[in-house]
Amino acid sequence: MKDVAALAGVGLKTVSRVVNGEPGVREETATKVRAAIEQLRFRRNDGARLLRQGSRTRSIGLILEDLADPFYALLSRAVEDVARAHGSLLLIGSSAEDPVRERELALDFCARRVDGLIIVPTSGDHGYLADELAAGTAVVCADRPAAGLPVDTVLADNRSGAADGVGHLIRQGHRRIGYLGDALGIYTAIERLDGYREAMAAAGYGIGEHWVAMGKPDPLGVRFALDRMLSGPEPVTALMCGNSRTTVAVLRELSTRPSSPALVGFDDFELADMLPTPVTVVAQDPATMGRMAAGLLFRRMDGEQAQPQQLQIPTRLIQRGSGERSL
Amino acid sequence: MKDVAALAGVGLKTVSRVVNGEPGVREETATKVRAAIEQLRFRRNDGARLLRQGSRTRSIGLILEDLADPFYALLSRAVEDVARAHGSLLLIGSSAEDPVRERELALDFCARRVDGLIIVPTSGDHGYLADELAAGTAVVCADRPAAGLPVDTVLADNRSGAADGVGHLIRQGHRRIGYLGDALGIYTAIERLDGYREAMAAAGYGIGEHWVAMGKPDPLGVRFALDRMLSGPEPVTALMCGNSRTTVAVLRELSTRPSSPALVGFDDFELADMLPTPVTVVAQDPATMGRMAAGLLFRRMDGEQAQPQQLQIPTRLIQRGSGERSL
DNA sequence: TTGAAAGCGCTAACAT
DNA sequence: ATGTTAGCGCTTTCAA
Repeated sequence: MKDVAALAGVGLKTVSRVVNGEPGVREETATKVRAAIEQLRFRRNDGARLLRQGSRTRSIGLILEDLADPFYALLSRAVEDVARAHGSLLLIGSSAEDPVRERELALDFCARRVDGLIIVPTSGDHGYLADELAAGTAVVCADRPAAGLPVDTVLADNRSGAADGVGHLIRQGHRRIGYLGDALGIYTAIERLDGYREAMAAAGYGIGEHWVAMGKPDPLGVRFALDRMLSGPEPVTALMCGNSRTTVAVLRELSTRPSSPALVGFDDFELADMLPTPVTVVAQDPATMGRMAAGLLFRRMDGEQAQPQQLQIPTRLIQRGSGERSL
Repeated sequence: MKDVAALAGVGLKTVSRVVNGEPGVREETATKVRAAIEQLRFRRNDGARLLRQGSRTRSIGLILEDLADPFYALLSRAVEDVARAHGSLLLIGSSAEDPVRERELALDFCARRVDGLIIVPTSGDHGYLADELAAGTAVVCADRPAAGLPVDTVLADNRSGAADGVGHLIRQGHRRIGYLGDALGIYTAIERLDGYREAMAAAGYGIGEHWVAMGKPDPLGVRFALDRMLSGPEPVTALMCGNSRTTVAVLRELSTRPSSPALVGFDDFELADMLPTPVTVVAQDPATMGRMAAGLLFRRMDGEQAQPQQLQIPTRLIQRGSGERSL
């Protein structure tokens, strides 16, 4: 900028005025300055600008489990759109469900002075964010709450969604219903499992010893779980799956077996309607989740001071066939 | 930092030393400083640090078509992993295939002084990047080249991949093969169409008047295209689809019809193997593409001066059934 | 309409 | 081992 000023034969501030479209520059002078800018290929350094202005950096950070997961990819895109509408850039990072990694990312983002942070919290402790919050960084949680951190949070209606799915199976006449969910320790896994239990209890049905299997959705684990659930004197006649990856793993395993229990999955996925037996699901809405989380974040950044709120997004049962196989 | 220095009763530079773990501070002094840091909840402002150091900002930008698209989501994750390994943060933005938006994003990123930029170029002009290149920002293109911009580029082997798929159909005995691809103007759409033409020509087969349909993969367009291809005196007996979204749209439309032509899709997609007729595809590898693009980018950022290179990632034909229906 | 000086928060280069 | 000064590239303040 100094060079531009020198070349144009004007003061530093005049260049600044031209660059920022501020008034108070004669058109003639402005033209000279623009020529110099062109010639020197000058680009304003926004880092320096932000530093001096001491204002917002017009950037937000998003930390989620895995950017490549379709659910989070959709959520990210919604966040991006809102950020864009507010003139903010988006920094993004995948925690891979690792609290250490999440923390590193969050602190890195804060060191860069993002104006706000949207986090899909891992199961670790989030005390470290309290300082950042106090320092004025807006924080919003999406998909899961951060234990003990008083921030706006957007969740799906996990518990009643799962209960809905299970209730649906019960209405088809099923009494012995198995549940396959994600690793315990993940908030949504626990909530949905609770929903399953509630629905079974509400119907007055007991839960067999081997009917619940929680864990990362790997093929082998799913196979063993199904072995146990589908054998013995009282095999399950229906399955509720706690997330779409598990649903797919279960479908793959079932496709190698003769038996075909009824099945409802939590979380919709692409082509669920095109499979040999179209899959009934309790659908979430990742785009809405992202949009709402970002909306809350920007409200906070705009100075909203109200008590942190917790928003729940309803789930929706989509009947496609796999859940309507009666006994 | 000034406050920390005052509270600890030391000089500014001493605080800086402690914060950055530089040697030359007595443990006793360091302890005092750390106490002050704790008390004041001091966090170094990386923006100021970067400005002063004049060095890299340890951040890169990624601009793609749509973050929510599974292909780009996988690519993004791979880029993120490489960036992480190099200690860089990732700024991300979706161009939505709009050259204006792409340009805005790119220039915003450059104004923030990202060290490098990975772009999935839209069809617009990319001259504006020449200045940034000259200014020292590393640029790499992924998935498509940027016309007239001399930068490293990573592409799938679109043409021979499509030719492979078509050749496969030909080997099954098909002579009348239709092609449905993305909107012309998109680089990959043209390349793959050319591959189809080459394969047909190589076999000595002509291409019927209505056998090629290019456009956004919307259900209506696909329906009309299939109407034309599958009717008349010489209906096609096989289809090649130019991208996974088109493939899915075609499958949906075909599921409402009695006829079932053989089908090969370009680009793999989840559950392709689980559909009633598992789908044969020419698979790309988005993760490898992202990894390679990021690898090239960091090599450039490390000072690599060689001529821009163009890398091609081979595609892979995966036979699953839909492409093996012989006549 | 214009520009000189001060300073954003930090670090490099020198002091001491 | 520690502190002082200057300055990264910009904007703010205030004076001309």
